[in-house]
Amino acid sequence: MRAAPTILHLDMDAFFAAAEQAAKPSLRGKPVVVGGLGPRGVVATASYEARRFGVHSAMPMGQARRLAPNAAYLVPRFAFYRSISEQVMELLGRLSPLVEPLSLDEAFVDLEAGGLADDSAGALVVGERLRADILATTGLTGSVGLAGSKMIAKIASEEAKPDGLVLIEPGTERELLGPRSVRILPGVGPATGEHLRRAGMTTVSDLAEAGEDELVRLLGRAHGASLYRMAQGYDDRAVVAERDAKSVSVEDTFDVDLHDRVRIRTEVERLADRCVARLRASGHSGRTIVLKVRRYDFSTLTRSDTLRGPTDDPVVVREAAGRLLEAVDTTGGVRLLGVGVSGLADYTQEDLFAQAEEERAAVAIAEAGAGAGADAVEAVGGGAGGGVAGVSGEPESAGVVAVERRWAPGHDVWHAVHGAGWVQGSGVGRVTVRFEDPWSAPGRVRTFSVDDPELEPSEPLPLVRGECGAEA
DNA sequence: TCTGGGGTCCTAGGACCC
DNA sequence: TCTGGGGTCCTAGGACCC
Repeated sequence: MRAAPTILHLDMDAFFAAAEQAAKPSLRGKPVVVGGLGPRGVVATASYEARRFGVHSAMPMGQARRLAPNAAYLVPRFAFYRSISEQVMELLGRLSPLVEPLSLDEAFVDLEAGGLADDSAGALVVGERLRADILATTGLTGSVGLAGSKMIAKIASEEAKPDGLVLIEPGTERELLGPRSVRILPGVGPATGEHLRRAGMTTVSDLAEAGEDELVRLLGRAHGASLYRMAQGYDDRAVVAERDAKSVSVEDTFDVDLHDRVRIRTEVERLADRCVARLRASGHSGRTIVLKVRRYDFSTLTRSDTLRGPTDDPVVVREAAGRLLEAVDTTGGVRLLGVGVSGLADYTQEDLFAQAEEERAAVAIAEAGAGAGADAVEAVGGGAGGGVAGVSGEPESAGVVAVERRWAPGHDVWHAVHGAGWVQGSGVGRVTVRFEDPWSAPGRVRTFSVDDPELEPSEPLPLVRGECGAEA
């Protein structure tokens, strides 16, 4: 809690969708939905145009398509978003040594620690300049909240959306929060919200009036106590720059439920390998192996095994996960499998050169595994609506998948004659490409054979002309 | 076309130890 | 011959967040 609004929260506006619109002029001003395109996909981000149709994050993709049939549907391109995120985080780093990223598109900044602002007027100047700098270097808009605590700064940036800034003067928190729904408080989701509603509490002031004892009785020690403080606008959590990872995990949802025990076992082993690759790339080993199984009916269970010491050996993790699987009943089918490692220890090795080599290899394996698709090929949306369809997701071995992966919808390509473009859709031996780049006018669509020698995948182009490489 | 993937934190019960 | 009281580790599940 501070007397001056020197905690800044930045939230990029509809980040994934906005990045795609910036890269693809033909999508600007149009509904764009980024997410899994398979039969079990969900929406990661919807552009503001798509939100007007009722599409929002975490919505099943089928429902989104019903609401916004003419939207462009794209798979996420994380490496591209990460490269933009790095540019943004770099700008934040100029404001303060204390920057706490929450995700690719969100972060807290402690302006006081940066010495750039110690009152409202100063914070306002820094916040507006930051927004201008972000727009100039990335071509994207972000919203800024300024307040005396993390909680209020985050609420402020939410109020500011899209493309705005809101500063909440310290001392006005309680009147701001009081009439609002309990759901604006961090940590109050659907379950807690319903719990509180049944107890007769719907607004933040209801919580403050209920008192700490009542909230603790209702929600448990930690949750109740922290909610009581938040309800009074009291939040003294510090901005923390570096957080140590506590676990690493990978999971796959399958397009159709798996029944065959042998297949299930091989999938678990592949997940174990991918998990270890990520573990090593992050410079860790770990002691506890976790297997996650989601059954046909969406019931989810985890089984774990803690080893005598930390490991980063793929054979050890594979075997541990396999043993855990043996104790799980999979009759009826399995829709998701996951493998995780927790109890992390710093991974040390005498030969640092060899370690660096291994990490490079691990990253290469992980990235190779992350691209191909087990999802069914979809018909190309194309046409007047400009719908984009395709594959997403999970590694699979079939040869057809390599072709699909090469021409995943939304990915950039280069044609020897027509130049830069992106894949609008593919299927039945054809790939449809729209030829445009981030700073061109909307471009034309052409169709090629998937094995056209003049066409090749390429890296994302920078969104702002003159910026060097927007690729990770 | 019902429900992703990667995380964090908390709770509760049992084992084990002093 | 009657149930102490912690502390820590481990497992499993649930809520929440982006």
